[in-house]
Amino acid sequence: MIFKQAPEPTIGRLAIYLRALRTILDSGVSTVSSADIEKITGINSGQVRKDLSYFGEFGRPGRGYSVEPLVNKLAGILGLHEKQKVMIVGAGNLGTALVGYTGFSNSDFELAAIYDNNFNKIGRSLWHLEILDIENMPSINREMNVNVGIITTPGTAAQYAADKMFESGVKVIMNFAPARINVPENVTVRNVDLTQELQILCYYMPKEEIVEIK
Amino acid sequence: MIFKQAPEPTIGRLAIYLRALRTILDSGVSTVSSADIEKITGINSGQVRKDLSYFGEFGRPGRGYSVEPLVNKLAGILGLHEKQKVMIVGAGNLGTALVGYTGFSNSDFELAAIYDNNFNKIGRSLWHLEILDIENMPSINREMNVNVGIITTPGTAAQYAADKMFESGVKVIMNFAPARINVPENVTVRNVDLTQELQILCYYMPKEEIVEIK
DNA sequence: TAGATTGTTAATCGATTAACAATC
DNA sequence: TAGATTGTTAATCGATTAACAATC
Repeated sequence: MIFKQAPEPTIGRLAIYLRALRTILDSGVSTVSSADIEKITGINSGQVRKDLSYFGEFGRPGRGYSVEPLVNKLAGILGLHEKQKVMIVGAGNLGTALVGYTGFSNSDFELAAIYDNNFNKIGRSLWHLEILDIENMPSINREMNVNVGIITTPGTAAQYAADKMFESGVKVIMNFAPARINVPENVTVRNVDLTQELQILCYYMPKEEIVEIK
Repeated sequence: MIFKQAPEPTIGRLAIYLRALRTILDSGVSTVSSADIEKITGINSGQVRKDLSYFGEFGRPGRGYSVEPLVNKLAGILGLHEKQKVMIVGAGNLGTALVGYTGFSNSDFELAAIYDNNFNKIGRSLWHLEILDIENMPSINREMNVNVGIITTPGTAAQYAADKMFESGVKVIMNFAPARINVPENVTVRNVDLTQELQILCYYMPKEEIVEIK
């Protein structure tokens, strides 16, 4: 059977459902309805059903969804059935932080390597990892087979970091550098631009300050 | 004159235009067309004009836009005319990194304070800042007047951190903790969920590996 | 004036929400 | 069977793109 391709916002919500359902699973509940999922995530129950329908029929009318099979289905759809190995390029402040960031060393991801181009950093150890030479990435990754990359270099170095990643077989990239990256057809990049996020927030800051008169 | 409220994606693009135009300004070019902006940002020239039109008429038909006035207009719209002070709550790995992150200490933002609730951390210094006690935030911020907050606590502490921020007069919040936050009417929150971003990326990773036969 | 480029309207596209027949 | 809840279709909503009259 062929399904219409799911829109990107749907994929984002799938990740949200997965987190919620894993919590539910841990709490021992075995069945949920789309209305229950709405209660936890705030996402409209119709939207929940619609999102799931892009990938199959996982529920039973009148009953709802069995939690454990649904968790497995969602993990499978997102490609998280096996723990994904991750590499970081750029051992600056942000890169260093992400190595220690527990949010990434959770069940789905495992930080496998960190690279830099600075000879003062290469060879040093960072937590449990040694900082590797970016020039050796292609040969090292022939063994390691990391598919997920994170770029935390300055903007000027981002394209070079990305090129090395393509050369090494990395398939998807999360880019923290404030620079657009040109990518081949078969590679996906997501830009996370923290400065831009802050700027957007500032727009929503109420501009008029009501001066209180005592 | 009243303008129709701009959609959220427009605000995000405004930030992109601003960055591009600042670069252009530095390079000494004084006029740009929407087609020029498309060339740099990849955003459709019609879209550029439409986005700007939510806020006024900044260009001249046949000529284009004067760069410097447009930069100032955009900065003004986003609320960036003055440098915005920022506080971080949560002096863990991510919080520590962001203190040193040069992306934030650029022209638009200034990191003014970092808070934690852990007595082993409070009083220690982090780069140029001293880690402050979250309990003292409301009184400290009466002097400091920070309006922009970043939450880098564990998920369980996020709501408490947010509550302290509301109490202290913070108006907009960027939340890195994997937890939804309940906010009063007049406060805006943006969630940045790095794990979710990675999960979305994994979905776009080609699943079938073509085995090469020698 | 002729050429260029704006601001805006109308057409298109896509995503969300509402509603309901099917079914457990 | 009656009540609950799915999967899906149709209606709505909103954002993007195309096109062009206005104008520098």
